[in-house]
Amino acid sequence: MAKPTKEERKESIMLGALKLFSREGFYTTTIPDIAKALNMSVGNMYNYFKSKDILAKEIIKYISHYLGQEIRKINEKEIATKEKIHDIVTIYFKTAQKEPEMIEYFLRVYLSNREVFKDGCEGMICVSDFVTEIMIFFEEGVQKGELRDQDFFSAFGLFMGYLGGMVFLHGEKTLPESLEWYIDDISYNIYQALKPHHEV
Amino acid sequence: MAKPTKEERKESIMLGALKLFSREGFYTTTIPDIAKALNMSVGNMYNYFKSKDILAKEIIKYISHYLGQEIRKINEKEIATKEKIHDIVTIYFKTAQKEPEMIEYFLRVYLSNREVFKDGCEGMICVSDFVTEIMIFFEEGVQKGELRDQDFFSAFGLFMGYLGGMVFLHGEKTLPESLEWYIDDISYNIYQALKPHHEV
Amino acid sequence: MAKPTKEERKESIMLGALKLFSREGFYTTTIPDIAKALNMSVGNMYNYFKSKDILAKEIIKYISHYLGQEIRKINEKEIATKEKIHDIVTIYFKTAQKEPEMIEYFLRVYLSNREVFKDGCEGMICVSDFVTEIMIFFEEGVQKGELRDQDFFSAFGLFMGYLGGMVFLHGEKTLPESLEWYIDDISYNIYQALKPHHEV
Amino acid sequence: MAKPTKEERKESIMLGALKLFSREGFYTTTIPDIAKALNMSVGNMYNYFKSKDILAKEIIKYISHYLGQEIRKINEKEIATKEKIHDIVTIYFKTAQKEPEMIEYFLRVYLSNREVFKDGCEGMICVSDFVTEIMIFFEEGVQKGELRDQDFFSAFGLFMGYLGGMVFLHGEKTLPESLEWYIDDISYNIYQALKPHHEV
DNA sequence: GATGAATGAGCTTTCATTCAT
DNA sequence: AATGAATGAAAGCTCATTCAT
Repeated sequence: MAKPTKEERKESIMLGALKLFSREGFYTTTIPDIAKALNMSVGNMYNYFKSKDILAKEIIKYISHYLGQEIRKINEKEIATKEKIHDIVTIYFKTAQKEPEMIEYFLRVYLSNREVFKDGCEGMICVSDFVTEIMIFFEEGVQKGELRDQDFFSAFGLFMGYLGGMVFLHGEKTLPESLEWYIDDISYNIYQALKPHHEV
Repeated sequence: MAKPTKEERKESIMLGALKLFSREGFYTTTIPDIAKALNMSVGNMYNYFKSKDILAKEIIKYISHYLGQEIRKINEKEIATKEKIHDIVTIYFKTAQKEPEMIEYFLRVYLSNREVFKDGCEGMICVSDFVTEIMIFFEEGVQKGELRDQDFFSAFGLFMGYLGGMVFLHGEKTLPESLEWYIDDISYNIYQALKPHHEV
Repeated sequence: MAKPTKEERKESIMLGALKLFSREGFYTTTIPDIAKALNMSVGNMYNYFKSKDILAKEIIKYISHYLGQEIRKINEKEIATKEKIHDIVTIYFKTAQKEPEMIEYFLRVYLSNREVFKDGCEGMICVSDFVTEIMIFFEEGVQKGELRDQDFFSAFGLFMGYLGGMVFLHGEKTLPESLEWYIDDISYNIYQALKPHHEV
Repeated sequence: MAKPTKEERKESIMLGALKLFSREGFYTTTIPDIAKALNMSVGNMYNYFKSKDILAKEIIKYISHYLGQEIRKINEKEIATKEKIHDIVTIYFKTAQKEPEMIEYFLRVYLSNREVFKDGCEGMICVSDFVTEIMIFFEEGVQKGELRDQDFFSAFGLFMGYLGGMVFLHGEKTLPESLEWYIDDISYNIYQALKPHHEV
């Protein structure tokens, strides 16, 4: 087993911290907790990330990059926008079902603890990889005449708010069914809301 | 100036704490912070709320009650469901614009700090006043044939996720326009997603 | 029902506080606890006792007076010293069994919280009523030739330490039998230790 | 100067805390007090003992172990039971005279603050090392025919109550003489109380 | 005498971060 | 790189006591 590089070590720390932050919350997860979960010493953690806040910011960038890649794969497919919506909902829910940490981190850590991400993640720079792909999806859909040409944020808020809301309800164990059960309904609703006028 | 009753004092504490919790976050707001904002001593705070957690739970119930009443007023109006959607979006965004604390608290404190609300807010009991009115809105819309008869959570997630998402973006100062600017677009999108098949 | 005099009110406060102090400990019993148990307000308590410490000192004097009277009754009886020992053990254990508060207070509050009784109870002034009667018991026993003439404290420590130790064990629920079950054994042991040489 | 092991550091904390608890009482001794006496930070204390209560419990076990060892040495001697009584009284009083903290802790902290030791010291498990040796002393004395065969607690209460009572009086500065001055008297009294019938 | 809201010092405990080894 | 003991500021909370009514 080769000795891991510094970059690989950083990634494994991020994944361990991601799990804890998303499950237990940012403030209720301590650095010793993370160190213990990774079988390493507290002091050594600081050789990789200079502070708890910096660790949190690196994690959201990591997630944004990961999810952005997933969306890009869909964007690059030669399928109708309606299908792409279905694919995006599917990938989002499948991720939330199998590895809920990423989506939960996005919702419960990144979106909810402004004070932590204020410095260094101004605007959307820490999630730009992800947002950019969503923008591309919209623009291409409009260009192809398969989506109504509307304000970006009105559409973005619908898409992301809706999916985020469902994952929240799932996390609260409020939903009677699995997330996957809702994929068709929700894809339909989103398409109805975004499609051009007079289309069925 | 008449001496306030104990109940009035509790309410003013909740409003002061609500402001701080929503702006600064639950964990970054301290009891001394709240006490100072209210010009009262730390000890006296505890004569009204036995713990920080209990205070947080009372606040979400208070908000749920307040917003529930607003929705009920709309539910009781003799107007088309399409108009009701517009009214609900309007009241939600106007509230978020004028008194952003309530909505922000809902999103950033209540939804994001599970561990705080776990005991005492099981299921949705702390927000039942609000959720109940939303349920009534859907049921009546379906009954009148003005909404598609679909899974409650698929519809609820759309409505609340969407509105929440927009307020988030607004809070992040990401939106280029005021919240009110989006009311028509968003109401339209929601109605498109929820209306019966073949309707325009 | 006649309005109680100030002195009667003080006594009832002392009895209520005695119960709580002996059961819960001096530091773990709060003034609000006592007030609530007596159905009176915190502020009013301070009209009767100027501080928690003063209340504690008044209580030990009260107990000492009460127990002293019980011993005096025995001292005044026309019976052999051996019988008196039996009577004292009996009254002590019966009191501890029926109203354990007094003895427990003596052991767990008075004897164990020096810092509280330091000022105002120097030497044995707060328990002099009780100690005096025990001294009389010894002196008369020696005078009648029914007890060995030995150092007062050697005898006093035996008597009080022994009885106190048994009540401690009883309070810990360590004793397999009721306190009364031990009366004969213990009276015998004490008499053996204190009786003149060569006596059987 | 070699760096102390973690175990040695724990012991030195226990000894420092023992001194303060026994002199000032459990509730009137604060963690900052202990830390200051040991020249260490408050936070670091908690690296060794997770709470004040746990520290208190470890101390009583430590004392029980120490005193148990002293009694065992006497139990193992080839001398008459009467001599053993004298030795036990001697070791107890010498300990109380030279290092009064241990005995005082036993009496004033352990025995008097039930609520602290309730969880984790049920029955006599935190003092079993000591009590066990006392039991052995009695049993062997009876077996050799040098002690009356009586109820264990009647004998135990005499021994421990008597010695404890004397140390109490000593701690109160009530005794006119040093503890050692009383050794012979008290050993004699105890032997008289425990010896077989008809023996002189 | 009676009330209980108000005070504020002080308690136990936590935890991000540092640093000697 | 790695360790984990050490730091100390700051948190939540308690409670004896006061005082306006």
